[in-house]
Amino acid sequence: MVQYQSHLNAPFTALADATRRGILEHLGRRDASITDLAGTFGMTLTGMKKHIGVLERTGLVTTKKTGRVRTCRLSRRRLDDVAGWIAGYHRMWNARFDRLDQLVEELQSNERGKPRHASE
Amino acid sequence: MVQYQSHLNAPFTALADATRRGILEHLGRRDASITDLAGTFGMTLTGMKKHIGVLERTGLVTTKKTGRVRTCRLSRRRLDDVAGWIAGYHRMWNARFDRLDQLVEELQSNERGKPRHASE
DNA sequence: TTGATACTGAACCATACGGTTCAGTGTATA
DNA sequence: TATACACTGAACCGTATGGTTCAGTATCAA
Repeated sequence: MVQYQSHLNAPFTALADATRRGILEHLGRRDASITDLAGTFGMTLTGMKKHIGVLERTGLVTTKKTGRVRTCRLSRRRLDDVAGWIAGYHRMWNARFDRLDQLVEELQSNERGKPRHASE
Repeated sequence: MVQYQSHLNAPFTALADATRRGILEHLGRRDASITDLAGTFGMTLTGMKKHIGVLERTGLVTTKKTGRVRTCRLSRRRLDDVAGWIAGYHRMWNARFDRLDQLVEELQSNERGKPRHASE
């Protein structure tokens, strides 16, 4: 039985929501308060606070409260591990299908050079 | 109010589960039946069937039933859109922090050339 | 000091997720 | 023909998610 690493669950889960991806893109342009973001994405403060909580726990966003305003900004944490998984998968995928294509080609060229049987 | 694209939700959600990432890596090595996979990942046939369902609906896996055995294999669908989002985010992230670093540097060099005030 | 603003936390809600059991159906094999 | 095998679907279960409302607390501004 195989046990797989789960440290990628949180970042993938954080990115699985369109609103959260939107928040990250928005914060890439400028810092914003919870109220700003809630307005921009058309939801309650409490709802937005939860999204920010997810992004903060995943390390993708940091926040700082000054007075009554909590300012959210993009964190310096990169998505390198996520990008790394995708890249590794891509490599494996290419190797896999290269091998399959090669196999098909070999079978076809064998087929061409072979006399036909009635049973085939 | 901003509406964001949700076509990336499904692939990110599919990848958010460690078992499903494991299945993809496993299928990268060889095709497998539901029974094989259920054994490998220590869960019931029904549980595994559900994971395969998610991966199949997302287009990451295809299956074919011959006799009583359903064989699962990696699909030719690539994760280009997911990789694309990550790459775009990465670019934006770099631009963002390059600008911030530059700003900090400017402020520091201004500070060095300026006489001190008691209030600072 | 009063009122508006910005957030926070608890509680709730509907739905989805990851898993199970159980009762089938269809297929292979002795 | 009987039995085992591989899967399938429905139903269930506990927990998480994405959102809400409501009732605070703290801070700013007149």
